[in-house]
Amino acid sequence: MKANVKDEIRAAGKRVTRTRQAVLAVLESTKYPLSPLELHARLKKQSIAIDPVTVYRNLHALKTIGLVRRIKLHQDDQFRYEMKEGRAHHHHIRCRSCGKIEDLLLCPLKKLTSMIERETRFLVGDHSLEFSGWCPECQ
Amino acid sequence: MKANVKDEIRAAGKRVTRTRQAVLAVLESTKYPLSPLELHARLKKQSIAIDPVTVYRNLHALKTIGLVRRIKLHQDDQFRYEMKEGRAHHHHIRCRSCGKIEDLLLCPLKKLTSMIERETRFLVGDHSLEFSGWCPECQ
DNA sequence: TGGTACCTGCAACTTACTTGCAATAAGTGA
DNA sequence: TCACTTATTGCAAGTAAGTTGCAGGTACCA
Repeated sequence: MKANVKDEIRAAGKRVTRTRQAVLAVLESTKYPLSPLELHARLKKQSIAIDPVTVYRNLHALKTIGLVRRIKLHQDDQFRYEMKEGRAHHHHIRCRSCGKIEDLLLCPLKKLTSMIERETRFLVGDHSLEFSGWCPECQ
Repeated sequence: MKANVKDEIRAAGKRVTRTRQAVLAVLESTKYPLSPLELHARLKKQSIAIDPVTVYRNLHALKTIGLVRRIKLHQDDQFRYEMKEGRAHHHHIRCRSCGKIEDLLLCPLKKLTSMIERETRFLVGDHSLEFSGWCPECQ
């Protein structure tokens, strides 16, 4: 884990505990967003015994600090978390068959915001965009 | 309720019950997607006593028939249902403050599918797009 | 108008997540 | 390095949304 991550945690008045580091290590080594329970399962597989509740609480804390991002995918009944650091605004595509999730690097929507604000008179804060389909293995 | 809706229900081997008609009536009179419990609350307000479980089961049945569409909005922890009939492919915008949901009539994404299929080698089946922000009243 | 099979309501269950509380341990200050 | 404050942890219990089992009720076709 990078030193500046530890500093960010401490700067937020939080502590760099062993369990917190384990949670972060899993997130850092995973390229797609994990649900709290998936993350817990990975820790278990590595024989790291952490209570699921602690995983929930750590993800919440890391989100509050701003180190991780919480997302909810379409037709998915759980929240997912991914590292925020170094990752620009992006979207996801999910396989309907095996559940595999990949990042999409494009975002065609930035210029759309003003059009939508005109149409709806809402003030647009954010958007979520997600594709689903079948990954190469499941086709 | 339109006659062809009743026919569609019967054609699917389902029955046109009083509770099912009440559920459909609420959906037909609402311009934005309702969660099962919101729908149940509306029935209650009209002094129509239907068990929440029955609302869930009816929405499920109507979705199976293809009369309603089930969606899950970003950062929303419940499913929502809307009438499918006569409604083209569309997206939503939701107010972060009061929860108000409106339809968006545009969809800029159709031409994007082939680009994404090239990028990811997924076969794209569908997409979900949603904006959030603040509605005119909450700004 | 009767019988089949769908539908309903109640209770209990599941899943994802949250909260309360006592015990533990990280980090500061001496 | 040690003590002390307080964030953090694990366990148990609680919530909220949604599902399932089952006995009794009812739509609807013959």
